[in-house]
Amino acid sequence: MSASQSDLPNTSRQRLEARESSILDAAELVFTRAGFDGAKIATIAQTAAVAEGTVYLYYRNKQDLLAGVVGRFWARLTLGAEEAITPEASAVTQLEQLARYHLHSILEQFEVVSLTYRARPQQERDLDQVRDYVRIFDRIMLRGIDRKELPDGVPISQLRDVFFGTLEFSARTLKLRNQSYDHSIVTNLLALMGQSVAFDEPAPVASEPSNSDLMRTLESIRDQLKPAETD
Amino acid sequence: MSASQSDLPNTSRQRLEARESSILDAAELVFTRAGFDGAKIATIAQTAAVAEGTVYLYYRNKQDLLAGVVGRFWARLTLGAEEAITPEASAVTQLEQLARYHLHSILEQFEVVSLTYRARPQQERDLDQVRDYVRIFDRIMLRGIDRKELPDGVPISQLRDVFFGTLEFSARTLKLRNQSYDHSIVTNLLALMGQSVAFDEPAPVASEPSNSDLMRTLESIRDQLKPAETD
DNA sequence: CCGTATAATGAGTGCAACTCAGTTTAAATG
DNA sequence: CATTTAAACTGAGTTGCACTCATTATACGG
Repeated sequence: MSASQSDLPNTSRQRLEARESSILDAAELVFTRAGFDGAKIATIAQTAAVAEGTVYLYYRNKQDLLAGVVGRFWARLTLGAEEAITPEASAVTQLEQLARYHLHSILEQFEVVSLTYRARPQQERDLDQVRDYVRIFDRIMLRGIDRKELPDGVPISQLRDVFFGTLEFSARTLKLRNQSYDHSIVTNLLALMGQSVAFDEPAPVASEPSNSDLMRTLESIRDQLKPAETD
Repeated sequence: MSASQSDLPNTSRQRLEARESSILDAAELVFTRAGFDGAKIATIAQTAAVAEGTVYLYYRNKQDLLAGVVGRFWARLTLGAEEAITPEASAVTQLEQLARYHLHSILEQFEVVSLTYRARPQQERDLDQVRDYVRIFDRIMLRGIDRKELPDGVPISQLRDVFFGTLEFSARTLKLRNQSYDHSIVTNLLALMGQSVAFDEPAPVASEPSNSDLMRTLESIRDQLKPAETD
């Protein structure tokens, strides 16, 4: 076994990886330009300076190639997000950093994000990368709860849907109107979540006695007051 | 000019419309079964009992046919939503009714909703139907503000993204986990929005005993405690 | 420098969306 | 009713593109 496998750019392993990523680059370019259906494998191969058949040595089919592009995108996003978050900051601050980064990124690379929807039904390998990305949110929340900055007992997965769902729909709205990044979206989202999550009061609506509870209690009082009416 | 154009089912106009909707029915069936890419025009034509070429007399291409299916779906959803909402109820109640209806519907017809994403880039005619649907939310909000039930000055479009974004992502999460409708999602969403939107009123839940009911019970207790003491 | 394995090629194949020349059906006219 | 005219329908044929595979080129060990 040789000592240095990653020094020279002429190892066979490295040549393969270079070819693979050049194909991915070409695919990303053509897919984002023309959309999935509009993109031709021939064009991608030409852009990557390989023969059409070569593409199929690296990816089983067009869908698989798309999965590769999308997976790499979300992996990149995960790295960027971890860099955008201050490790020692409070949970709320970290959430805001993630929200800003997320909204910025998906606006900037809207076409690639849209491609994600085309990848899902077929292969599920690229979903792993999305899961990794989403896990960043969970980590922030769990750390916040652990450090008593956030109240315990709030279902994280539901808040996750609020967080990412709102940001993605907001991004779509902005794109539809040809507007750019709007910080008030992040501010308002955090205010909304903050009310039920980050505030000192650990009383989310879910744990509050409902009117039904009140009614039950009242009825029990009334029944106790009038016990001997019917024997 | 004939007097009755919409009585007999044998007018040429009506035959055309019947054929068109039978093609749409077939397309919806095949698309939801096999997905957009998996669906063959030949299968759709066969299902609708017409020749393949006939499909192209009604729709320019496969994308256009998909737009027809998706557009009709959202139009149906709009009608259903308007039926699900009590016209005289408070704004918060109406929002909850819409949320329940929306979550229920997109869970039940998840495949058709997914098709929506395949339709967007091409034709934008079917987007109109989506816009009509979304407008229901706006109407509720505007009426609420008008009747002073909701505070003025909150950007409606941002709340709309919170509302629909959260519900759609929640639906996806549920589907991913093979879970069914979860009412706590609606409750928590409204609690979240309620904090920043309707803090005057504690959100009344539709099927729960109203404050009037509580009041009646309280009065019955009071009457029992002080039966003979009339001033 | 040869033999073998691995990588790359691109002309060829198959399948499905889309077309159109020909046919059927319905409406209009006298 | 018969006849003309227009509209609706058909399905065999065309086209475009994803995917295959027999052939060729390249790398590498002995």
